[in-house]
Amino acid sequence: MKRPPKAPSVTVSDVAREAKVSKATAARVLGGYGRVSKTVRAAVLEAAKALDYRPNELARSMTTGRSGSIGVVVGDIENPFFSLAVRGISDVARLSGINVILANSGEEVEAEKSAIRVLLAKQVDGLIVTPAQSGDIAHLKEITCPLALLDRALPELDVDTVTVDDRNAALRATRMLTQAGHRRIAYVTAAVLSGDFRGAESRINTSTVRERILGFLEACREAGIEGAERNIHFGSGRSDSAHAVLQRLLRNAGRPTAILASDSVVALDLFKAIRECGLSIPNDISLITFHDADWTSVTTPPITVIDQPVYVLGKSVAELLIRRLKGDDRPPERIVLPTTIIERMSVGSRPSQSGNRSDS
Amino acid sequence: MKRPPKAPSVTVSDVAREAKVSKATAARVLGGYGRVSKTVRAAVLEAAKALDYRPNELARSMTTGRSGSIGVVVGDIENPFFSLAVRGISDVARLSGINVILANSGEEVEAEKSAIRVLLAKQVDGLIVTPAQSGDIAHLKEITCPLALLDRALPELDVDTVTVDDRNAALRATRMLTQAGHRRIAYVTAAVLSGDFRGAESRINTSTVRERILGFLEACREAGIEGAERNIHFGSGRSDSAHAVLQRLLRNAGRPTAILASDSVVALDLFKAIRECGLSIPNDISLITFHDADWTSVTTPPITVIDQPVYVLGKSVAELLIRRLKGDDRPPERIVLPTTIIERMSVGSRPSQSGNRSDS
DNA sequence: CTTTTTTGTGAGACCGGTCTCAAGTGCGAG
DNA sequence: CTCGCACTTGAGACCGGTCTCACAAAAAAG
Repeated sequence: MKRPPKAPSVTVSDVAREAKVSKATAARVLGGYGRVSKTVRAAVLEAAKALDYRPNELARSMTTGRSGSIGVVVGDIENPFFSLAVRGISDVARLSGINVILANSGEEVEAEKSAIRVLLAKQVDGLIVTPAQSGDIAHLKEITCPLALLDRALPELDVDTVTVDDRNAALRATRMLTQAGHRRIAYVTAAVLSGDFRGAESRINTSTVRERILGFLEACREAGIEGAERNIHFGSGRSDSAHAVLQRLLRNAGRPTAILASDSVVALDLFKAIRECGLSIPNDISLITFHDADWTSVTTPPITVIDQPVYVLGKSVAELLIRRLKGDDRPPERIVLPTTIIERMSVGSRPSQSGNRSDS
Repeated sequence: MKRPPKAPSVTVSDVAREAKVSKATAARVLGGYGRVSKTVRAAVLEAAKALDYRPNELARSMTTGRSGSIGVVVGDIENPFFSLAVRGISDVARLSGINVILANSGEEVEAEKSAIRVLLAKQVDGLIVTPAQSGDIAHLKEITCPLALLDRALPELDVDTVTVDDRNAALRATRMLTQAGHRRIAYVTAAVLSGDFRGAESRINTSTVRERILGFLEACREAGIEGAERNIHFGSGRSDSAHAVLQRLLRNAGRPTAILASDSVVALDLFKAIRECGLSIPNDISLITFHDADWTSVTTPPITVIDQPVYVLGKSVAELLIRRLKGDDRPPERIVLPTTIIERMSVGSRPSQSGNRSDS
């Protein structure tokens, strides 16, 4: 606590004095409410200009109760998925004169909790969250201001939510692989799971991950592939160890002949690992990833992707939230945006040389 | 103005009443200032817990004058360059318990002005800006709170600034091209210029762009290339028309045999255009770009890049700004971070088939 | 055992706006 | 000519904290 530099700002009272009217009157014209005569209005405006008056939004928020900003908690803005979504949010917010306070959770619940606490203390009017874990959401249930969920749904939480049809997308993508003859198909995600996956969907942290896995497994079942659960790989976030794990996966004799990646960051890592292992796409291995990241179209071969309307995702949650802030109180909406698969060149038929079938 | 839903929040007075002490005392323990006896402190804390008291940061900011948040105005968070820098900023900010209010200028001064006005009204403690234009900075000069510049310096503005050694980087990269024998080298940037470039450095909007062009021209001069100014192409932002312009450039008989791109977004567009024109890198054309974006290492061939320490760039400005917020008042610092060139496979020698020299 | 210092607590002003309420003004209707 | 009503304006409370100041009680000093 140093001495507050305290830039002596011009207040309503100052303007009032200058314009020789009461504080209340000056406040009325400056705040744009109530009724004021033309002459007085002009006088106040002139005084304000002369004094270079700037309203203090904080003080305004104090009494009105609305701060004019919303909090946005995402996993990681560095991830192009989130940065694009945030772009969508902030574009919409700006149109409504609302500010965006950004917070990174780093996909950790504790950071998420703390961020939400701070944001709430700052009296944000609303909150957009990408919940890091669906298991630990007590802090979300406690929130009293409008809340909207981005990309990840929470069945227990009946609030405005915008997601994409993850399950169906995974289903179609996986089908594309099975129809090309693949039987050893892996699903690789950065998400972490406490313990191994043994069909315990309930233990999967986020709805997005769960839905995708469900779609993946369904396609495998359709194709008569058994034990597909064993081919789900968690924790492939960006780290050297994760990269090493991927390499081991690829060097294994019974390595998958096709892979579905959960996001573009994981996919890029995979792409590099595949090359490092001397394998070729799509001859040795086929690859499909979620998110039409910019790089996927310029690789050799270009990668087949599940294109999610990311910008619209952000735009939509923001619209939903802001509508709510304006007083709309129809029941919470759950919007599921469609995805499309952009077929490029990364899917080939099952390589014959590694046709040692491990199932069926 | 609907009726304010007015969630009746628990205030210091409520806690005081519950704990049977004065408002002042309750405020002391809740606010963590002044001296209070152990017993009373315990009582207040208990009352606070019982009532589930949450401090109102806004009210606190009112009196203290500091809001605990900083404003960040960037060109476009969607651009991986900015999103990474913002990540750096927000990581540092969080460590100091400071929030980040994000605003997109879309590289337009008017939007930048308006964003700054709003941020200031919200009483941000400090501001980090990536000025869209160095010509129009009156609004920046007026700012009274601590201000720091990110990625773009403003000679007229003596404030904390963190940039990279753009000029030297461009010089070295261009040299790499001239030494490979290239003479028709183009510099392509998304920045816009009012009118054509005729050596009028002063009319270039941002320091970053100017420095790079200066470095580019210097290398050309060293190599005895004349009229290099004519090979500077502005306005190649992401738009269909910009893409068409690039294609025209590449289809031209006297097309450049090497190109230096100012950022990864432009470079990606260029890469696609080059492919669409049936040209090959590096046989027909060499390419170097600023920013080691993720895609540059996975293309065929991988692209030689000027690697900027983007995360550190953000981290550093944030540190500078926060240090200032804490009362440090040594003279403004201008940090210039070094860049390194990552040589990959996109630079080849001048193609012989198109060796119709247009100069020297 | 007094005097001085330290410590704990309460009362109330204050930050910069909003907003309620009452009083003052002017004008048309009766 | 008077009454009523719509329109302006001013006074002051209020939002939820912080902080200054005065005062009482306890501790240290003389």
